[in-house]
Amino acid sequence: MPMHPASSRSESTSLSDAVADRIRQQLIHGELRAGQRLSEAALSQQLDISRNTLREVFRTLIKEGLLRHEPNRGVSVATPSIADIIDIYRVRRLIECQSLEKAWPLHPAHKQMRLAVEEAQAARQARDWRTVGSANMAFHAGIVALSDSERLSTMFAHLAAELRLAFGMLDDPEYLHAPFVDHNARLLQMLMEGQTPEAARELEAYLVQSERMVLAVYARQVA
Amino acid sequence: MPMHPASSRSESTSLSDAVADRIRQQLIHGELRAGQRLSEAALSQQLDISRNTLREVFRTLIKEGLLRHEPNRGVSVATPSIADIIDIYRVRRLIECQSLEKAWPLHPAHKQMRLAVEEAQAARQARDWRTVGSANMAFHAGIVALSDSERLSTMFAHLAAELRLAFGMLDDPEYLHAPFVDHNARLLQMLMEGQTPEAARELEAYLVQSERMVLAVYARQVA
DNA sequence: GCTGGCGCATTGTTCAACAATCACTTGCAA
DNA sequence: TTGCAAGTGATTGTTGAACAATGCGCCAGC
Repeated sequence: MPMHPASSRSESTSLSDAVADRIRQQLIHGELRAGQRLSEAALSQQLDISRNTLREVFRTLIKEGLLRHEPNRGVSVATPSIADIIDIYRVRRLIECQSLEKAWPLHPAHKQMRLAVEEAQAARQARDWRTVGSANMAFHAGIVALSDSERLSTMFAHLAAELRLAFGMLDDPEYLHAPFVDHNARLLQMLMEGQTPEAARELEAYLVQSERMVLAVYARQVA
Repeated sequence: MPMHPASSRSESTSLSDAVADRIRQQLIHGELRAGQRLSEAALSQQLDISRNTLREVFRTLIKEGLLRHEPNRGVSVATPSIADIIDIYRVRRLIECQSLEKAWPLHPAHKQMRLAVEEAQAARQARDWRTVGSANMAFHAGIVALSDSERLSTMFAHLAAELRLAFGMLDDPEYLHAPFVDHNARLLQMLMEGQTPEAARELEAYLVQSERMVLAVYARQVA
């Protein structure tokens, strides 16, 4: 009876994980608005899964910071606050700059970074800002991958998802994403040339600037 | 029937969270052996909760790295590998050293650190090595708290739990914990004097040494 | 207009059931 | 005895329904 039209593959993992992936994508793509209540009964019927399974999914996404849970009042899409943005950027600066500074220039993750740069450049020409944003996040995930730490990488993945949720609350994606494509290219070049301390300092300034832009737009729109 | 000596309250949160806390404590206290299979039916009956609720608890603890899930084969207590130990210490060095180096000497978290030092000293005199270990982790949680990042603090809490699970696989707790009590006191003093860069370097050496000791014992016992 | 209580919808938790998958045992053949 | 195969039992994965508990909104009455 279950007809999963959209998620045709993904039968390898458990159902809860597949649904969690799907909701994650919906959140990142802005198909669910921040703050929106998610009724267990309605969503389980819409997704064609049972309430129990959906609750497992909720628990997963709540732990990742994408959903919010209020006792006896259900779950809703998280609405990252300004404090959250500040915290996320604080962690990003700490993790990414250290990873980049201590990186080995020929680390295999440089391939992922190069790919992300090229994808971002192509998407910028097509003015597809959502893809630019994805590629940008992939680039920074590559920076974290330089540290060879599985735990840091999964933590960064969560941070990136939260941040993209916050971006989804804003319009003006060009202003937010476009300026950083060339920045990424330069960072990659500096890494390949072994100038990692300089790259780390550059990245720090980069992140400070990015945070400032996001906060500015945030304060203007959300407040 | 359930006797929660430590977690007598906990009726404010949901049942799943309370049970998750309880299993976490059991894991840290070594009441569940590493690698042990946890049957859904048996545990749910023993804890007097339903299988569905227990599955939510499992999902929480799996995300924290304390339990392990194999498809169609159920969950078992995680057995941290040497690669996990190395990864955990890599993250600890990155997070803790940066937090300490950039710390403001009069940050309120210094009270938590001082308390932890005193508790560790008292427990060392009583030769209560488990409490020494707990106090040690509380001290390092205080270091992370210096960074004022909620996300870093929760991540460190997970790391600490994983590490204590790994310690539970070892005997010789005195050898593992005793040497670091005075080290902590010195770090705290350096922080209060504002010598944070020196303290950070000292902490790095400290963590390298600690990792080496753990790995040595690990390789001898687990291998 | 305000307050108090009632009904209703939603969540929190449990129970029972069944399909899917894996482990183990039994039986058979070489 | 050893190796292989099929069957059997146990456990997990998922569902559906049920009921208590909690919070929300509405309406009556003052």
